Order: sequence, then C-alpha cells, then structure tokens
Amino acid sequence: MMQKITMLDVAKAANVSKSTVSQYINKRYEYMGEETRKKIKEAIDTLGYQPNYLARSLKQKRTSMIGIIVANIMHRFSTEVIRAIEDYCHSQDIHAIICNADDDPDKEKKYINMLKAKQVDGLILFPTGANTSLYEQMIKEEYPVVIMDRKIHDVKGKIPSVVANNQEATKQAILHLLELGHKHIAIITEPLTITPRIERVEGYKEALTSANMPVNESMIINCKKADMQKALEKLFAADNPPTALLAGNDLVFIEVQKFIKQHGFNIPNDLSLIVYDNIPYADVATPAVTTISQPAFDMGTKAADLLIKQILKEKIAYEEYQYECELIIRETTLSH
Amino acid sequence: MMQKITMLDVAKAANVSKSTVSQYINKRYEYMGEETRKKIKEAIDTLGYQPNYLARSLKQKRTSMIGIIVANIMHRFSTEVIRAIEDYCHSQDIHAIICNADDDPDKEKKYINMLKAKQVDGLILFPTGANTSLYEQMIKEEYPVVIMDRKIHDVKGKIPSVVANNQEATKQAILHLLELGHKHIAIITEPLTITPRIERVEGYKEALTSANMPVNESMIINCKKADMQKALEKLFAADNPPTALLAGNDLVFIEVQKFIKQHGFNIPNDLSLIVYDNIPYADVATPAVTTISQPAFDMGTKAADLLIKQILKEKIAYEEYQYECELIIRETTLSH
DNA sequence: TTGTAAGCGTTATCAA
DNA sequence: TTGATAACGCTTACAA
Repeated sequence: MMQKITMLDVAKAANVSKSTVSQYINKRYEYMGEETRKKIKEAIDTLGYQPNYLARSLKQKRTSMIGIIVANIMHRFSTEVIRAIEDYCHSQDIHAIICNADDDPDKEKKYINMLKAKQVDGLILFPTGANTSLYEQMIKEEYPVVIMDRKIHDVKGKIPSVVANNQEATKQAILHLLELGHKHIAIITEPLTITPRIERVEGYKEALTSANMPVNESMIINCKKADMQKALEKLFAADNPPTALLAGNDLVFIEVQKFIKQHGFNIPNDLSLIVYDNIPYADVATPAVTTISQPAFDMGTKAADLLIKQILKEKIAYEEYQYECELIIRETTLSH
Repeated sequence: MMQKITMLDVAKAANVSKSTVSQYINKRYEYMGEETRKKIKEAIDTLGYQPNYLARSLKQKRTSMIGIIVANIMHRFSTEVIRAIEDYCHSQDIHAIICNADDDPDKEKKYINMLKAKQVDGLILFPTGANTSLYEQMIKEEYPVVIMDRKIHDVKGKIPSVVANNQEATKQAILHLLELGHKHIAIITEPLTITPRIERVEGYKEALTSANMPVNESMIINCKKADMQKALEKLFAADNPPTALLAGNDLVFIEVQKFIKQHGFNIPNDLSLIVYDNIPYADVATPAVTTISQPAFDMGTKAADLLIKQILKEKIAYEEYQYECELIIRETTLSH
C-alpha cells in the first residue's frame, strides 16, 4: 500500500504549518494570503492528498453519519422510506448506514450498540418494541432518535415518531368494499406483534361495526407467512367464504397471490382484493391492484428532517407525526 | 448531552490504567489478574461504558466498513446483490455504506472520494465506466475494489469483477423463442452505454445469426425509458410486428407492461414476453412471467468475499468472475 | 496572516 | 501482570 498522504505532508510540501492547511481544507480563506493558498492547492494536487474524515470526526465529535435500523428490508415500504431518508441525507452531506434487524430484538440491540460505537450522529429506528430499556437509555443520553412505522407507547413524548394512520385507512378501505355490496370481507395479516397490524385489524372492525355489520372472527386471519396457505384454505372452505379480502402488506399479498393462482380464482370476479402497501407493479398488472398507499417518501423525508434537527440541536416537537394513507382504487375491486 | 464515558473514566473507576482497560476490551485476558478483570467489568457495567470505534479505527487504520456504489438502486438486481453483500459482511462484522450514483459519473466520483475520506476499507462498485483515472488511481494505491455487473476494459487484470454471462443468456432465450416458432422477435433495452446491454443485444444477434435468420435492425430498440412508449408504438405499427419481445431489464419491463396494458394486448397469445432479470412477482403473476434470472445472491456474496480477501491481504485472482444466468420458462412465452 | 501545541479516545510499544 | 507514553490525523485556541 502506498504511504498515505497526511496533512503534515502537504504542510511540508507547501512550506506552511498543519493548521494553515487545515484552514484551507475547511475553506476558511479569509485571512489567508493569496500566495499561501496557491502553494497549498498545488501541494494537495501534486500529492493527491485526501483528508481523513475519521480523524476529523474524532476531534469534532460528529461523524455526519446516521444509522437506519429497519425491521424487514424486503418490504417495499421499507425500501421507499430508506430511499427517501437517503435522498434527504445526501442533500445534507450525511451518510446513512442501513441495518436489517429481521424483527429480531437481539439483532436490534446489537445494531443499536454497534452504530453508537461507530459514533453515528443519530438513529432512525423501525423498532421491534422489545428493547425498552435501550430506548430509555438513549433518551437519558439525549441521543438523537426517530421512531418509524411502529408506535412504542413507553417512549411517547420522549422520542418523535413518524407513523401512518393505519386504522383510518383500513376503515376506509373496508367501507369501500361494503359500499360495493360485499357482505363477507376477510382480512389477513401477520401476527399482531406490532402496532400497524393491530391498528389495521382495529380499522377493519371499526368499519364493520360502524356499518352495523357483525364482526366474524373467522374472517380475521393473523398468522405467520408459512401458515397462510393453510389458513386461506380453511377460510375459503367455510360456509360463507369471503367475496373480498384485504392483504395486510405486500409480502402477505404474495402469499395470497400464490393461493389465488393455485386455486384458479378469477380476480376480481371471484374475489375482490385490496393490498395494504405500495407494490411496484400495482399499476401495470392485469388486473391492476387496488392498494392502500402509504406516503413512504414523505414519511422518510420527515423522519430524516426530525433526526437532523435533533442532531443540530434545533427544537422539534417530541410527538407522533401521523400520515394519512390513500386508497387507490384500481381493478381488483368489483361490486358484488 | 450526558458526558460521554471514556476509557479513562473506566480506568479511574477500576483503579487501573487505560492500557489495562484496553486489554480487557480487546479480550486479551491472558496476563490479566482475575481480580483486575472483575474490577474492570464492574466499572464498565456501572458506568455504561461503550468503546468508541472511531478512535480505535483511527489508530488501527481499519474501519470495518466498506462502501457500495450502486448504479441504480431501483433495479431489483441491485437490491438483491446489495442484500447478499450485506448478509456476508454482517457475518464478518463489517458494515456497508450504500450510495446510489444514478449512473452519473460525477456522483460516482463524489461518492468514491467521500467513502475513501471516511476511510472505508474497500469498495464494491457498479461503475459508470467514465471515471477511468479514478479507477487507475485506486489501483496505484492498492485500494481494495471489486467491480460489479459491468466490465471496464481498462482495468482488466487489475481489479476483479463479478459479472453475468449476458450474451449467452440472451442467446439462449432468443433460441428458445425461435424454437417456439417465432419469426419476428424484438429486443428493447436502455441505451447501449454499459456492457451488459451491449452484450444482451449481441446475444440476440448471435442467436438469430446462428439460426440463419436475418437481423432486422428495426427489431432492436435502444432508447431511454421516457422514449419507450413511442418506440413501441412504432415497432408494433410496422408491417411485420414482432410476436415475441425481450425486455432488457425489470424497469424496461414496466414500460412494456404499460404499453401492453394500454393497447389491450393479450399475453402470451398476442405476444410472447421474456424479461431479463428477476422480478418479484414473476411467479405469482397471471400470466407468470418468463424471466432470465441472474444469480444475484451468489454474485453479491462473491463480490463481498473478493473484497474482504483483498482487505485481509489474502491472495485472489484479479480476473472476471463470470456467472451463468438461467432462463425460467413460465407462462408469458407461447409457441407461434 | 500563520504557527504552536494541546487534545479527541483509542491502541501499541516498552518498561517496570 | 500492569502502567507510561507515544502515536493515529485532524481541529482549534491562542500566541506570534
């Protein structure tokens, strides 16, 4: 490996001191002689000097890096949020390190500690919810954090969070199906371990109740993806099978599609379908998929903004920032 | 902000010196008294000390971070490669920083320099190809780099690269269409600015030639995504419109789908379709999409492995590591 | 307008 | 078995 060029090398070559080179690097030209400036520039160019941000960060106690700990990177929603965060951060010359926690509290803990050890300036967290003491500790340390997607009741008012209004969006979606004349509407989600899923099921119930329809528990499936085929079998083998189905997220939708394809269902004639979450081919698929779209880009940008404001010690409200979702009616929903 | 606990604080609390604490942190217990060990552990726990990896990195000249500069993160292929790289890196306690260069040489240059300034231990690069002098410089510096997806002729033998056998895969796909009886086969890609696209078109031509079929240039579309609708209009308005089409990547496929949907084509009856690249819903879509699948996971893992070996100064061959793709025949291809 | 010197939190070399 | 002390490459008072 070629010997690394340091600031001292530049200083020697330009016949000035380290500090003067440092001034130059940091563009503090005000009190710098034209001559000196030129000498330094030349030295830098001929030596091919590149500053070491690591050393700078150590001194300045600021790395210009943030960490993102995402629950499951395979969700389209996560990808879009991350993309938005990155765009915003890059515009501010901040780098993001992304970690995938796989909804595993141990991994989450490991990553939080590792990122803090790396001295990242702050954290955006899709929390598992199972590391309350860690969250509390970060609050005590006044470590900049933003919570994303899931609500953590214990830290309310202490850590700002960016969430969707899942309940209302689901309610509206189900109301739409009711308006179309559907009497038997099912919902399928993964296990109710995090708030968005709970809220979506709540919204489902609220819609039925508000329309004076009975809530039939057999129409509510909450199980792991691996068990969904069996659950769907059972659902559609029952006496009054659903004529409409809400898939709780994009990955659940794949399971539903698999089932539908295997059983030769015709969508939307045999079954109306709504998917919670953006899916990339919703528009151009045949039939185009009716979805509930989360404003992922806005949410990601907001989270980045809230984090950076905290890092810069600007005032923010430590509250829940809630975003409305949009029901985009396409071709998989039909009146019954 | 709470005062940060440093190694010195721990040393004082445990009544030992900094160096002893450092030994402890680095698990060099060999010559350490049982008593000392216990005192240090206690001090760390009560103070909640966390080592500062920044300082360690500065000293050790190793950050345990690598950079990934990806051409366009919106491609499914990129996502899968990144995911594989991350998985492999995490298994080695290495963090990856991902940057999206948008196929823009200026951005690429900016990111390369920034990541090097951050002292990342190495770089995995989906190169634009337009920064040869930068690539050359990294070779001179013996900076660990792996090139991904695209070939850069100038650095052959100097930087290892991980690529797909695009030409062969495309040839096989076209031969399959020919076997199905198609006489008019078209291919649509983005502009021929990078090797994979060039090779795919070459494979297309090679297939036709080897089957003694004429190569009709009007069947080869290479244009920006924004111009594809118009190009497709023209293609299908011609005298002998194609009965089969190969979409050059997943994002091109979306353009094709848009066109198909707008014009009410029936797939595969009106048109057989093959997509180069994995697409997430290929299997469960109706009709299921015939694709050419790149071994993204293997390629990503290999790239990470090659990079880490370089970082650890292990010997590797500085050559092109070429991976075969697989034609997965599903339902969008029909005999004609 | 530029230089000196201390310090950021570690690790590494030696000495004790 | 442990401790002093000098790096690592930069920034920043403060002095000149």
